[in-house]
Amino acid sequence: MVTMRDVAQAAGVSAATVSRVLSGSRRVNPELAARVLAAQDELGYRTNLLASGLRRQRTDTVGMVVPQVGNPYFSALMEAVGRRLQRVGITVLLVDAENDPDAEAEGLHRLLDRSIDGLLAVPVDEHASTAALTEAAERVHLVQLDRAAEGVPADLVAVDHLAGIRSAVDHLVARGCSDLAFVSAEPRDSTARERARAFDDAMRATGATARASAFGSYTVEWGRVAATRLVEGGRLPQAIVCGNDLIALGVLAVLGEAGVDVPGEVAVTGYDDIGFATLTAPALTTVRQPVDSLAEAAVDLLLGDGPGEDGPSVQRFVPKLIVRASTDPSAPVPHRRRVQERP
Amino acid sequence: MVTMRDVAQAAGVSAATVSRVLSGSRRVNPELAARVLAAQDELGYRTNLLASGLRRQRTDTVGMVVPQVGNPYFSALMEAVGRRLQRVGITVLLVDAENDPDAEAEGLHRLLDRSIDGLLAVPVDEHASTAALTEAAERVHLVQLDRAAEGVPADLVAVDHLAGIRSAVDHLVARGCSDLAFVSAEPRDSTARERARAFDDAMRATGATARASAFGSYTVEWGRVAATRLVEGGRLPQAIVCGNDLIALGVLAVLGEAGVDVPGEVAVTGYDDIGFATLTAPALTTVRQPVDSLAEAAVDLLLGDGPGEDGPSVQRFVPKLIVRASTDPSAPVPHRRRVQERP
DNA sequence: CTGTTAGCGCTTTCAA
DNA sequence: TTGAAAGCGCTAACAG
Repeated sequence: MVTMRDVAQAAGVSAATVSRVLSGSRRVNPELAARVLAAQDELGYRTNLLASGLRRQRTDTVGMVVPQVGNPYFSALMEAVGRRLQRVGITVLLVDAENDPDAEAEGLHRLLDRSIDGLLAVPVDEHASTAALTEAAERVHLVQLDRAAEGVPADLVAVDHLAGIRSAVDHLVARGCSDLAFVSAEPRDSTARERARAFDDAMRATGATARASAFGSYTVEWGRVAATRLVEGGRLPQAIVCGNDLIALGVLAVLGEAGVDVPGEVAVTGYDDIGFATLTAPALTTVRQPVDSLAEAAVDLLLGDGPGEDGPSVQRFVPKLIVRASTDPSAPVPHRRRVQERP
Repeated sequence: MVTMRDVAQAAGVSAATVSRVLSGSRRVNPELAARVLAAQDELGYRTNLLASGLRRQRTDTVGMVVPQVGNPYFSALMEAVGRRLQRVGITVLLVDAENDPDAEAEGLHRLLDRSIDGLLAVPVDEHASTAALTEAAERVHLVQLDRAAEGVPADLVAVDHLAGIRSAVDHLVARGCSDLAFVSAEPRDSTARERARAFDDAMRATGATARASAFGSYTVEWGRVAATRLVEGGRLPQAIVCGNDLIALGVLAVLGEAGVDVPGEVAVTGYDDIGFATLTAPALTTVRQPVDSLAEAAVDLLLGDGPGEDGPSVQRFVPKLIVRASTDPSAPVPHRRRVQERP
């Protein structure tokens, strides 16, 4: 391994000078600097970030924990966050919680033990994630993203799901649907709880009738199961409001296989607007989450000073309903040559 | 920050003893050990992995670089690798190359500078990735996964695309298709090149006729564009062989919008078998890549000794054709309650 | 079995 | 402006 001392020796200067040249922390005689850079190039020297981090007590590294890497919504979030942080020279250490609070807790420890400068977390569970995140918040600047865990003293950047679900329901009601079913994930995380609550509120506000809500997980498979039950149950609702797009994809697949006309017999809405939402037949009407805005706000908070005297802040972004054919036969067909949208 | 010395002091022992107890590296008087553990618990001490890594010259951390986090095939690979490494107590640092060799090179440096113990790479470009990966191979144990870059002295774990494409073509020909079109990515990475080559070979071997192959990128959007051209070109081929599933999804969407009957008028095959392949209408016939086997083999190599005297090894897995409705109207409809397959 | 000591590679005082 | 020296927190070698 080539060390800074090697470079110093080759350049005929002290290690301190090499450090100064490479970090730009102080003015150095241009001639010496040139020798240092030449020596570095010659030897192929690279700074050892372990040693540098240990000494500086900063690593220019932040951690990010997401519930599931394979969920396209989270990968979009990861991409958006990664791009933003790369720009300011910060590396992201990614941890997949595998939808399991224990794996999440272990992942958090792995990150913290590596002396990260900050942490972005999308908590798996509103309650089960609290302990590990609270501990994390004590050790490092933490920002919660997309979801919150109960009682964690950290800023939150999230989406206004009340508005999101409401926009979907309003749209459906305006199109004449009055008999709705809600299919979503068990309200173990804050988004699932808020969306469920929002659906109930919207029912009351619009006077529409709701079937008993069906709660499972944010997966295609659950969408399939729930839709199968509805199909086999006989009388279909006029619309199925899904808690996320994966569920909606499963629902659409089953309805398609069963020969149910969408949106003629049943309208379907999703939530997230993942890339695949334009690919179903019919294309999926969905609530688009502002991934870039979320990532930007979260990163800004993370690079900022942290919660002030008046406690953690909460930032909510209002999502936008994207109307497609699954609720509206007259919705524009995705233009064939248009670049695929990726919110 | 609470350090090992604090724990030592609280337990009335030396730092060395604390280190021994926590790492289990040597026998320690049980009574002292108990005091150490109590003190650790009391103070909430956690080992500083920066310091530990610096001293031990090992970090129990490996890096992984993938072309694009958002591509479901790669996220499946990431998940499989992550699960395997977690089991042996190794943390994965993930870097997204954003399909850009420059970003990839920078990401590689970020990883190497963090003293990773090993590196798993899926090279973005067969040639443009060579320099950075060769340099990486000199600094750390490198294993190439899924794709190879030309001339990099590192083991490779990949898929036998000759067999994969051949199985798709044979299936189509057996079903009576003799006029085929190949739609894939520009052969800038090894998989794209090998699949293109395999398609040509298969044409010769089976005597089927091929349209001029259309090369773009491994994206839904390129699938849309290419399919639009075919549709507008007039006489459609009897089958479209796609270089990956994303392309196939785009192709299916356009054919669907154009009212073309699949597989009646045109059969379509994909490659990868991502989760969404079961969700299209019709469901997609595709070549399933053995993600778990790839991950297992790559991790085993990474944890092993590296290339021996006789140069880098190459391990090829034979993928399996999964026949669904996009090539065969009599193919079994995905069972409604079956757990979603994720290769 | 335990403690003392040295040093991983770097940055940052402090003196010159 | 530059260099010498100390030390970030940990572990391995060496004594005892």
